Amino acid sequence: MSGVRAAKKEETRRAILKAAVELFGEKGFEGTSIEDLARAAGVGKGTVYGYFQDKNEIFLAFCEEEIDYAFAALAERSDSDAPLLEQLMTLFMTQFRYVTENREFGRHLVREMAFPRPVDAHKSKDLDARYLEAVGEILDRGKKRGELREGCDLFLTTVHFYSLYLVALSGFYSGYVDTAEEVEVSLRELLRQALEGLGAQSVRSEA
Amino acid sequence: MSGVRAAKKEETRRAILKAAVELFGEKGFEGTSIEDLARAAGVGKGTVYGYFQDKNEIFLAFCEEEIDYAFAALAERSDSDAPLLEQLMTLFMTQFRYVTENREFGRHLVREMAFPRPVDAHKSKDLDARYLEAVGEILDRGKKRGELREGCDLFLTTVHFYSLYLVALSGFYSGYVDTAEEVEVSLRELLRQALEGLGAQSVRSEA
DNA sequence: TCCCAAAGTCGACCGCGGTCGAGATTTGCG
DNA sequence: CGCAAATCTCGACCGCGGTCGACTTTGGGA
Repeated sequence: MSGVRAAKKEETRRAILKAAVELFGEKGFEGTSIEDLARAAGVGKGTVYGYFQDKNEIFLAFCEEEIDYAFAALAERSDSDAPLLEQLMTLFMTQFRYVTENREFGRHLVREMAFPRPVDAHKSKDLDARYLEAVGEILDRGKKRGELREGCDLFLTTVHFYSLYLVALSGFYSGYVDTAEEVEVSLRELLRQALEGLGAQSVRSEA
Repeated sequence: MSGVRAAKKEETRRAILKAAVELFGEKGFEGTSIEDLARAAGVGKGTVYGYFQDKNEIFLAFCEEEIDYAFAALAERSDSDAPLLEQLMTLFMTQFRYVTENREFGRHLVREMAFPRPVDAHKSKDLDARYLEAVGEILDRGKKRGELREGCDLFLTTVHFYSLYLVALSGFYSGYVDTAEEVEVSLRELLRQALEGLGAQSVRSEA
């Protein structure tokens, strides 16, 4: 039976992840040691590394599970008939509130997602993709309703809006804005800028 | 003479920083240990912590020195009469090429600048400020020449363009774009989007 | 000049993330 | 079933960043 070993492997993996959910939530990422996780999962320290390449990979796996909740919360609040800008704000602010619920957790996540180490690039790209996809869907609907310019590269447009979310997070972590409310005000203005354009009127008529 | 001690302190600080410039450049940030720095600077390991709070602070001090070169290189290439978009491209691409010259160095820097730990927030804000200032100056000139909309909040506009630079770096580190040339193409398009606006024409005329 | 409090120096030490090879366990085959 | 090869488990071990308290140096007032 080759299934015995495989089942056990999966079981152990889940045990480690469960320990991660508990301990990361309780003591934070940096406050939780690999040995803590191993002990809680009932395995030896070295065994952990048979399931995850490094601590970051555990974190990202943890995030993938957690982020589901954020998207679930989003599904409740989102209104696919609302104006484009409002839909984006709902998406971004829901994610913002969730991600910054624990400051350290959010910082680590956004660092990994925006500027991953090569080792973690694949995992973090998966997470990135979920965000970009969510933005892309909103833009798709917006485009069909004529809220977006014709002829805009949809991917780059997606990236554009996503970048404004990133910089909002950056402002939060750099101390330019302290509360979710302030972030909301700034982010809305940034999105408005993106939609209306920053160049003088003459520039547009040339296009 | 209280100056003797102060002079020695400054001398030691410089020695550590000099060691950092050499060793970080040679073996990278993570490849250089505090003990390496201490030995190269001719002091004990513990002494280093009398001059810098942690390894990151050494890194940021190192960056402040290094970034001067990047801005110096920029001064040569920049043309304050060129179109706004070209000036921004020159700024961003000069910085991009410099910062990503060593991949790990650039990743660490941009992580610290965009999403700093509270301990390093002040230092990283100094660096941020230099970038924002540089962008702000370009926008100032652009605004005076009528290349920018009237009534735009200048700071938020600065942040907007800066965010597109950040996301370009993010794309590079996430593996969406591999070379400086590809980054240049994408970034230029993003800037163009920002200037012309992403919303449909009707949105603009309402404004 | 002497003396002692204050400031500075140092490396042993701690807990961490990650490695490694010895030993235990499972698997597939005759 | 027997047994060897393949796989998995584990904690001692390494080097790291950072701390700490014992030790040395400095400087100004009596």
